[in-house]
Amino acid sequence: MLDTILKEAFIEAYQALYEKHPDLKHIVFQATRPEFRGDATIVVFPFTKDLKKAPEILAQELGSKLKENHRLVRDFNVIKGFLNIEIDDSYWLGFFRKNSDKTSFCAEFSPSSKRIVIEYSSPNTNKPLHLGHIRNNLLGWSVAEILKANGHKVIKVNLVNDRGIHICKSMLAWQKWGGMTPEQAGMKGDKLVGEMYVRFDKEYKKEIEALKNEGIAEDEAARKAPLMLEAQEMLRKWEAGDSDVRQLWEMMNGWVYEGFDTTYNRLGVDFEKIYHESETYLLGKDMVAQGLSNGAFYRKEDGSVWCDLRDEGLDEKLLLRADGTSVYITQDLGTAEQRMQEYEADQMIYVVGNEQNYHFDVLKRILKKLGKPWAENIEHLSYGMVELPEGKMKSREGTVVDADDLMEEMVETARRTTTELGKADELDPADASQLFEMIGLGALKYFILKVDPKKTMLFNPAESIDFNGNTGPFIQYTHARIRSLLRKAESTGLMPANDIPPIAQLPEKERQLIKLLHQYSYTLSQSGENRSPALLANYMYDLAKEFNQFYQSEPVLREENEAIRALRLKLSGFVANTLRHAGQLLGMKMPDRM
RNA sequence: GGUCUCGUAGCUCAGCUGGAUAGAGCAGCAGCCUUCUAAGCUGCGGGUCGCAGGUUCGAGUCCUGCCGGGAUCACCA
Repeated sequence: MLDTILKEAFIEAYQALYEKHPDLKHIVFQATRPEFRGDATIVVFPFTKDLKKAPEILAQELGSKLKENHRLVRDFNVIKGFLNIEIDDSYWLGFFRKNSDKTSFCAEFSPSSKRIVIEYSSPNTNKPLHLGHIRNNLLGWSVAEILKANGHKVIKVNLVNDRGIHICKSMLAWQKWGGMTPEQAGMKGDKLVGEMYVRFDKEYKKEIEALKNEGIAEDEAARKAPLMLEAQEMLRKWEAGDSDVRQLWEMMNGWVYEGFDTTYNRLGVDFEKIYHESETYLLGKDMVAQGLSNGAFYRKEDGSVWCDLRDEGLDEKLLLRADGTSVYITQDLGTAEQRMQEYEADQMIYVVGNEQNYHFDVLKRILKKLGKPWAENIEHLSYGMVELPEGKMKSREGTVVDADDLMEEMVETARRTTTELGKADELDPADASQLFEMIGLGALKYFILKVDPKKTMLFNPAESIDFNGNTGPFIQYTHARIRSLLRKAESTGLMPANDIPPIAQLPEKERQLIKLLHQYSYTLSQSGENRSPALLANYMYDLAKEFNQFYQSEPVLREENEAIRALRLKLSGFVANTLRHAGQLLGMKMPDRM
């Protein structure tokens, strides 16, 4: 809102001086860089052309006018084409008084509330969750929470890929070589089923080798291997509703869901609704029929159905196989429409890796061809892969970083570090383990979420995730120190009752902090618009860093001037509240002591 | 090969959508705990923003071309 006030003031000054309307797109205020005096800066270069004046003169004139007209503008200075404006303390103090006790904040430019369905996670039931899923889950969950904080109605959904040839492979392997329940095997259900999948692959490869030794070409061997034929037979039986196969399928998927639930719980993510592909994979066929009848699609000689996107620079896309069965995109057409109707969604966000950019491009184009106006409301939140030093994670090469293992490792590191520092000494065991959980997962979440979702990121398992510097625990620690400070203030009766006494002049460090806190709502809206928790994460770091500098150099409880002491205490509380709120949106819990 | 995408300090990342002398953390070195929690704070060193052009008052950011990495172009999902 400061921005809005300044903009209006600027336009007013501009018109008064030059009897012209300034080009709105050039009126952009930015935070003044710390090495200069001022709070907000506008660059006047763009206006020189219109007015044929030197930038320094222009800035000087506009600055004078602004100062003359607005009490808010305390002073100004001009450096080259930059007009630096100092905002009066009364504004900052007003903002401070109004917000310092708030524990909930909303975005600055509260946009009109939308109904947004966001799909994330979308696991396969033949593999346990790994680091890639962690990024997906944290991102999806956090973006959903951020959008809520921006005033939207958000529905979190998950679409589980629970059917298809891959799960049949696990089932077959279990029949042949497994036979144990997760309890008997003493492992999580998703892990057990994952192992069966790997086992299938191993045995299958052996068969291919054997066939090759008989002189059969590799691709043919791959198709003719008995295990593959059996798996395919199983899939046919599944589709036909064979009760034995269905029973086995339900049992094994049940194991997997139990395992997934454990992982989701610890990770702290949740869903309003979980869809299963076994229920949705047939959707979309009607839409294909519809497209056929209105000429959007066409049938080839073998009976398969296609959509021609060549005039849009893409290729032909298969929508139904010759035998009438559907493919991946067929179901996506169907689920999109289903979801659209079910939730009357204004927007549907899909959190899916950037390897599927092409798929979503095609999906939207096909929906448009079908005359679905809501195709525009589909948004692919395309995020980058998590890579290891040696490149992509490959399940076959055993280089995947397992989600459960990683979380456990993080919590264990937190336990060790905290104990070494002697910080757990006074805690009872239950509180202590809760703290380790907070810190370990806080470190992990911050590590993942602080990087721009769009970018590929690197994870080095050899170096454990840091707890010092730009990290989750650093921010948590800052919060804990503030809480401790406030506890002390309470117990010694130093806590100011309500409002703080009047302050003659806002000290510099406090001023800096208030300015940063003022930026929070803007950051919140930016992180929503950009679907980027990273903006919030980086903001939290800046705020914590700024506070630590303040904390280091300025006494709070020891300050003798009552007004200043009250200001500092309230300010500390304000910082803690903001950190806690932002942390919540990233799924990071903030400890009261650590 | 076509399309898309990325390239910033030894390493991991920022850089507010075109603005001032490109910033943090880690790693290295040097300091700060009889004072509100040292998971902290302060300082030092470290850069041809992949390369070359172009657009303009102004480019790490925009456009073009190279070089290098990745993804994708399935009757897999």
